[in-house]
This record gives sequence, structure tokens and C-alpha cells, in this order.
Amino acid sequence: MLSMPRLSFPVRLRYTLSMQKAINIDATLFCGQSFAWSKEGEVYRAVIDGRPVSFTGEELPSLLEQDRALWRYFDCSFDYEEAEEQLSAVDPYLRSCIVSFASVRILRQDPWETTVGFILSQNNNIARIRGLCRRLSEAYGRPLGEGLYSFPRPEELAAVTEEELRALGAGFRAPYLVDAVAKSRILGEIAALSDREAQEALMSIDGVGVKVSSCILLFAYHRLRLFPLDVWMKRIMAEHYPGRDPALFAPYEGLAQQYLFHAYRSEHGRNG
DNA sequence: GGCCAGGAGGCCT
DNA sequence: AGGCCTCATGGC
Repeated sequence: MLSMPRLSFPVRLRYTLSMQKAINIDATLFCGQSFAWSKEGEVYRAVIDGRPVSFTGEELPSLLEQDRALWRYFDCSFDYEEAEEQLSAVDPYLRSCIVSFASVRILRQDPWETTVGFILSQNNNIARIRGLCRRLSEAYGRPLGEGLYSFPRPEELAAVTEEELRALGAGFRAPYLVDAVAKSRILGEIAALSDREAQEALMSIDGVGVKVSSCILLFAYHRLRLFPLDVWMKRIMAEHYPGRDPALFAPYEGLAQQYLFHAYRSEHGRNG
């Protein structure tokens, strides 16, 4: 219980379909960890790592079995049952969140796209962030047909100016993006760093503070010890865990955060 | 029905 | 402690 999860789990080469709980797709894709997805009717769509992806909830399980990249993206090799079992034992409230909304996944998203998304997220709302990411793709990404575009790589944004980014609607975040492009090589160095070191490295980018760097590390690098504390999570902690530290949920703080946040949003009718 | 503040999943000075 | 791009939202 005190050792890190990835070391203490029994080695399994591959989970089979029957070993997995059905993914809570809506909570996973629309609860703030990604700005890439849309849902039209029953169909989920996004461009993931330069590739158009679409599926219905019914189709996803078999798609995951065939598609290695999506298997990884949806973090299918991680033992969520073990993590949820352990978190459920923390207290009845968290247990009830997990029972109600299982099973939320922590996605393994592209670090660059995640960095840009969360730089844009400050003082902003999800709808506008999504629109901004889409306009960035349309303006500077690679056309993939059917009106879809890849998310632009740092190289594709290298010559883009602050003024052009403001024109897209980035506002005061435009210079932050310019700086992120210039320092994008940091992202390739994160894997070798501890959580703390990685957070410091990310925070050397303008517009990246404690909260944004926590989101990048959790939603792109799968650092589950991170617990992004935004205004909502501060309220949730004050209400349900006054005086307690997020380490209460160790070593799965990030997963606990997703459940607590989703439950709060659902209670207050702000889903999606 | 329009108008207009305050606020939106932070960060910087 | 305040300001910041911009705009959907709710209160008058």
C-alpha cells in the first residue's frame, strides 16, 4: 500500500475485454481533461495524435481491442479496479462518487496539445477553450480531409506571432503560447524528472503555474500523484474534507480529483 | 427584450 | 491585491 502502484501490481501482459469495467466515456472525455472531443448524437469525435477518431459508446470496447494507440490513450493497461477499490476505502463520500460515476479514466494525451490547452484554460471556459483549439488546428494544423485538422506541432507554430494568436481569440494568453512554443523542448525532458522537478520545469514557461502544470502532468504524463487545485476543487475540499490534505488520496490523488470534480459538476447541473 | 456588470476550471507584476 | 482578452450568462 505504501509502494508506488505500478511497481506493486502483478504483471499482466494484456487485459482482456472481459476484465474491464465499461468506461464512463462522457465523464472521461468531457470533464475537463481534454478539449479535443465533441459528441454529435451518439458519436464521439476527435483528432488524436494526428488521426481522426470516431466511435459510439457501443463501439468503443471492441475498437480498443483492435487499436493499440487508442488502447494506450484510454489508459487500458492501468488497474483501475485496484485504484478505485483503494480510493473507495478512504471515506464514504468518495466511495459514493466512484460508485455513481465509475469508471473514469485518466487519459494519456499528447503533452504539447495538453500544454496549449491548459495555458488557454486560465480565466476561461471549456466551450471557448475548445473553440480556440479548433481554430488553432484549422489555421496551423495539417488538413486531414472532411474539415478535420491535426493539432499544430510546435514547429508548425514557430513563426506564428502574438498578434496572430490574439486575432484567433487567445487574448492575454497569446504571449504565453509564443513562449510555450519557444520552450516546447522541455516537454521531451519531463519523463526523466520527478513530479516536483517536472512541475518546476513546466513552470518555467510563461503562463504555466502550479495548477496548469499539475493538469499537464496528470492528463498527459499520467502522474497520478498530482491533484490540480482550481477554484472548484478548493470549494469541494473545503466542503467535504475541511483541513485535510490531498495526500489523503495517495497514491491516486489525480483519479480522486476527477471523481470529486465530476460529482460536484453533476450535482450542480453543469455537465459537459 | 435589450443592456451591462460580474465571472469564467490562473498567472503575472 | 488587481488586472487581464473575450464572451456567454444572469440580473435588472
